[in-house]
Amino acid sequence: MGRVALKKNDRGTKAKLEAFEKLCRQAGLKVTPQRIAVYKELAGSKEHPSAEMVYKKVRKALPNISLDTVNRTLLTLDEIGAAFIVEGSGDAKRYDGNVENHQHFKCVKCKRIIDFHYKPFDDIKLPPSINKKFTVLRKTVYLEGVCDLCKKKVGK
Amino acid sequence: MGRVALKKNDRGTKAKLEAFEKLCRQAGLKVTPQRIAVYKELAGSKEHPSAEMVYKKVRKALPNISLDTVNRTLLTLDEIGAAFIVEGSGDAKRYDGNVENHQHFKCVKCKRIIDFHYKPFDDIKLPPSINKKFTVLRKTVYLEGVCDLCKKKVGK
DNA sequence: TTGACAAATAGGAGTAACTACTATATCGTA
DNA sequence: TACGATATAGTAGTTACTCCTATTTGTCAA
Repeated sequence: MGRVALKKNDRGTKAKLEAFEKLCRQAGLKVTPQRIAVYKELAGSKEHPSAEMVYKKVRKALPNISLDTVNRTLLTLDEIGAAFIVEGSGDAKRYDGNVENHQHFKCVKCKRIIDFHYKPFDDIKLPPSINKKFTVLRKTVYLEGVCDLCKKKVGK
Repeated sequence: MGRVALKKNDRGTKAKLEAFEKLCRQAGLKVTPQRIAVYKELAGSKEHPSAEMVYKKVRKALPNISLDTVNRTLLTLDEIGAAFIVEGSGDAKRYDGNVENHQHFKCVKCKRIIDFHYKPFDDIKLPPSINKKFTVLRKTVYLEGVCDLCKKKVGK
């Protein structure tokens, strides 16, 4: 009985961590304790934390980690696909004076927001469970990517 | 020939401004030159400007206007429905360690982001014109509203 | 195993985008 | 037209990064 059985979650976490290390090596990134700690915290959270929130938690394991490292690491995770930034979050508030039905495409390079209108998106139906639990004020199809102007720039 | 015909745009703008003034009065808000200038700038723009961008433009008409007034006014426009804040924009970056297909609901009160998953949203089809012009990296159905916990708080 | 070196980190300074505060000014009405 | 609540300008404070530099540390190759 010297062996302690792993809980289901621990096994899941262990597999995730191994996959993450592999992902880092494939991307040519060093596997540092800071990266592992940040990834572990984020992968084990359901809270869609901000960098500050991750920082606070990770400091329990690595008291000397800097906020800058947490920020950089989170951006790296987004780049290699180990996590991602929640759509739309992270920039200055942007205002729209057009109150008619339309949708937005946001360029991740130049931050331009471009309107488009596709009728089928005007009245998408939500599952009843959502309307039951929450008061939905807005529902929209939101796109992110690279706009025509930025595509040209990269081409040069 | 003493009368100068209004251009189509001018007439549209005039009607919009009148509707805006009415909206302000209905909401019990004073009609100030600052409010009109900010609204006019935003309603005539296709650029989804930030507060800073609106500030720069409005200063041409009202050189003494403060950035704080522009910020407050834009929030007021959002509240009375004369404009709105582009979905998701304006808060700290939020990270998500769950890379599987899912959608987000964001509470406008507590800023909590809640996952939900509705299969029909996983693979929505875009109009070809969008894919032709832009490189779409992400497409998602995004909801905003009041969450179950905040609804309870208001009820008290 | 051990250097060597590019990559990564800690800590701090700098910046952008608000947000709060207070004295003054102004809109709407009585 | 005078009053009072509302709104504004200007400034200080806060939050959330982002940049910089000296130091440290994974990784690879001998």
